Amino acid sequence: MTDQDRSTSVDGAENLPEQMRVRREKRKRLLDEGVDPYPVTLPVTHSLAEVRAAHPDLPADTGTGDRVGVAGRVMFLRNTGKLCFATLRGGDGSELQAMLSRNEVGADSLTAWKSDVDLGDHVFVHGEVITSRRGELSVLADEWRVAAKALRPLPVTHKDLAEETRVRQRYVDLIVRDQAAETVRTRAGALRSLRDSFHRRNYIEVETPMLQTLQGGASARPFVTHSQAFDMDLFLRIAPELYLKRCVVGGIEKVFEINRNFRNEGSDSSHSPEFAMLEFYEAYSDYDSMAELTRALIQEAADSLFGTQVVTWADGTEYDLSGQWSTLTMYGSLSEALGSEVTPETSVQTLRKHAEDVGLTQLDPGYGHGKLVEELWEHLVGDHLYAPTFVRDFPVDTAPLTRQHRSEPGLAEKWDLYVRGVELATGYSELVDPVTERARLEEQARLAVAGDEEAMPVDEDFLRALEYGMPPCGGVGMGIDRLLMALTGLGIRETILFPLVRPE
RNA sequence: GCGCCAAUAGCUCAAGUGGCAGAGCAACUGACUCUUAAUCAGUGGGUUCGGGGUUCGAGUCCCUGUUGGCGCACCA
Repeated sequence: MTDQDRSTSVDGAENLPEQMRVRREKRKRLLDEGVDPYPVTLPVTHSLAEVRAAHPDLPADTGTGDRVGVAGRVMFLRNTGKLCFATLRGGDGSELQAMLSRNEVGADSLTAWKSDVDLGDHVFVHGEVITSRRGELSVLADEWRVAAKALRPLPVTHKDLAEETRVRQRYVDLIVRDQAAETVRTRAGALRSLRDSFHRRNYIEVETPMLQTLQGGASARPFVTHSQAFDMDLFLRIAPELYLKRCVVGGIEKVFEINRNFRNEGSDSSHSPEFAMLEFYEAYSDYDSMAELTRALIQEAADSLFGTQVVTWADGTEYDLSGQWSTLTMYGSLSEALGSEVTPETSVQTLRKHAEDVGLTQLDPGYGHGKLVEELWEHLVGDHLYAPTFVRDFPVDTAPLTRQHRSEPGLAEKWDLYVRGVELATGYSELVDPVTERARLEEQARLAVAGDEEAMPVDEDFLRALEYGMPPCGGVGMGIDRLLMALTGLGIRETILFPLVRPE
């Protein structure tokens, strides 16, 4: 839209929709009358919520003698001849009624109210706190002023916006749809709960680079950008892992970060190109104790937000996050689903046969043992998991930064946490042997040279860090957006305030 | 990336087989001193997403572009 230029000129507003033209004319009229439609400050003495809290059980048709100055957005107007009502809403979502009586404000002021104030405007009202005859807590105005004139009409408040408008104009969605505002608060509450949980356990929060010189820490295609000053390409990070491990080497042995990752991939109901990630590492922990901690973090978040670990989703479904969660092994559950034993020794040929038998016919011919096992598992088991489930012990060749299983050859000490069939978190006993790690990264680098855009190169500085000695360590990555999905039942684009959309 | 579906008033949505583009809310004018999505009477408001085509006639059919949703593929 380029209509900001027209706002100063009524002439230029001719081709605007009627309702926008009318509001611009009202703004201009106020200015011509010497009234600032956007005053810099107003004598607000109480929030709407504070007024409500101060008078919880006032009987109908009662005065209090309390005089307050309040402000809010006009959500509904009910103007009669000599007595007007407006529902004001404050930034915390609380509402309070304003009453304007001709006896209190005078005929001119009441006429001005009726002609100048539109739905969506912010207004300031000063007066006595009373209840109406119907019992509605109200401020009976002795003075009122426009606090901020809205130039666009509010959408209908009792219907949701179309989905595209909700995402493109979230600011309007937040005004109109309670669920949108509620989701923002739920997300903030979940983040606060996570930080509280970590601080109780003496974790240190850090921030590590978003601009990285090497792609690493996960298998994903990165976004590439360019530094003019350094004259070099940089990657937006796909994961903070390699820096958080450097922290552990340096002695920050209980460390977490909550920040954005960027992956150059498509989006759907559970994927977004930029997404919030929690990663945490703890020295002398392993994937078992990290699974316990992960469960505690999620359950504490549910308790903190809703006072229960049986959460109710937006569609009314109850989802039980309480108690212990079930555990499967990848090979065990896959063998059971196939009705045929699969182990780390099972040949690629046999796995391909299994894949064809279950209808997975267009798998990349370059897939090795581990990737085939994962594909089969996701198809036969993962997609059908509903209750929270830890899936343990992955093929070692799919987890280049993970320690070999302490007793089972060919396996890595890695788990994935599935909630409602979506991968919510992944945990590891971290690989800390620099020599083994170098061999793993060199293999990754070979894949990268061969054209695998998701494989990482050898990060010499990271290997140097490991060579100084990294203590035994457990690590976890958890998608914050997906945690919100698990807690609310919403799609990922509802949990992200401003998801990426193409420009209009 | 491939397939299917959609885009109409400020907002949410209607308009069998091609035949005067409508409703609710919102807006405008008037009435109303206790309303709660106030009520009553009246009025205005449209590049039917953009471009091209078929037709006497296109919101509707065809081609094309843009944007979005869903499914599949990839990823967490």
